[in-house]
Amino acid sequence: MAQPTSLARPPAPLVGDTRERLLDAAEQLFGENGFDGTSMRALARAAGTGLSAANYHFGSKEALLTAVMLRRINPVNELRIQRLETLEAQAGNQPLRVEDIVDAYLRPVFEIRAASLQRDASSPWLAARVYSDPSDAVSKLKRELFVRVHARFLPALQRALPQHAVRDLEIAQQLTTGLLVHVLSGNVSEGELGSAQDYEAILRRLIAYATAGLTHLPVVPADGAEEQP
Amino acid sequence: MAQPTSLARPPAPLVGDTRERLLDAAEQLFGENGFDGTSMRALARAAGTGLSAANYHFGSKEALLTAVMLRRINPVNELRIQRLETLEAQAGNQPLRVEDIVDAYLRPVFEIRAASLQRDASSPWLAARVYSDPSDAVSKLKRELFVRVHARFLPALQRALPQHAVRDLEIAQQLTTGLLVHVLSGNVSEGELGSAQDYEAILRRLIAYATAGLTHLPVVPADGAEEQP
DNA sequence: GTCTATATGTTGATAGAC
DNA sequence: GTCTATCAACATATAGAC
Repeated sequence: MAQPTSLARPPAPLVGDTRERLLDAAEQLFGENGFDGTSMRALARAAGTGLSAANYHFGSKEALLTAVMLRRINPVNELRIQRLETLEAQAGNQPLRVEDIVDAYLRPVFEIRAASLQRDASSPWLAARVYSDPSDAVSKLKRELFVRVHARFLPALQRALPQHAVRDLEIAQQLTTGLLVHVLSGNVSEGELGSAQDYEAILRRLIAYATAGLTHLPVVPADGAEEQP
Repeated sequence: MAQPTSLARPPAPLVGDTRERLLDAAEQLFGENGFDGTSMRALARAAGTGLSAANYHFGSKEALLTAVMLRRINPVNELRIQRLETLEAQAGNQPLRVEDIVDAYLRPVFEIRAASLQRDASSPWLAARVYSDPSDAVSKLKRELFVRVHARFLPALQRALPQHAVRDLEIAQQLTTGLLVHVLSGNVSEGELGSAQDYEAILRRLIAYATAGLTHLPVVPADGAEEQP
């Protein structure tokens, strides 16, 4: 009880280390090879530890995926919503500009990605890979993580584009996510782009493309009959 | 040698049947569960045959994937190019409308998809799943299949949008593919859409979004310095 | 051509020593 | 906490009978 704290807790210091190395390895390998394409053994080896350590810390492969996803996606989503709220505070009662909404949605991913990349910087962003991963373990997780943000951004889009049906805006929003996923999966710019700092180049094109797509939705009659002459 | 042909070839009639059932099963299961997520056993069972039959006809899992991809993608790509050539013939020397180029690129996928779906119609389109599948066997195949079409459509885009750099058009073209992949992977319209015939509803929104994205590229100075005031 | 049986390797997860 | 050793299940692919 009267032990000095410097001696009272020797186990703690080197505990969290391998746990985080496992998360790092999982982020990289799941991102590169997918969930089914990554074995727990390869993952433990990349983290410089044994197979059992991984199962000790996370209990299962699926739980490890959940952990690494949460670690990376939650900050992105919080930053997105924070940006949106800042915009709304500045705008008062006026609708936001579509481009600003798109920016608040897309930019945080690139910023956090750039901040958390000591590595190759060319490896795919895990969350994007997960978004199109068909594995059962993955599809459940996906919606829980992203539905909340979509629900938060949709009203902002509605106010900015009041002439369109909610359903159309929802689809356009999902298409925008498709653009993001495609870029972050590494399917765009096999050329000179892709280095760490100048994500601005691809991001500007991405924002421009998405903004145009959202502001030029096909105008359909407000009622159900879409094909009537 | 003098045998009547009706007796000379009895083995042929029932040959192709299981081979095609295997292709059908592969298309469905690879599409739903990905390449790594589908076992040859599950695939053979879905085709109503044994494991060995699959390996007899295709030699390996990877070769089976290649076969099923080629069967479905080649007709799409041929239709795409045929549509583009028709447009060019009609336009004479004039540049095409961007929307028509986009239509020629996107619509054939939905048409052939609708024509080849006796099944659920809600199962993901294999080629889209493959496009974001990280498996090694898949990434090689991907580029071989799609690079040719992209190379064919890019000049048409250049003539329609001469004020933009080729590199910018190329990126926008890849973004457009991202939209398509996302839709065909089943990530859009979890609502009422998705039935067999009315793909027109989602296709129209897709075309509008992509056309707007392509016609509103950010205008950058023709030289390298993009950020100069 | 298709089957059963099998060879050979890998998987996720666990038990028990330390 | 981390290790080695091991389990049962599953993977791809092949051999040989019919």
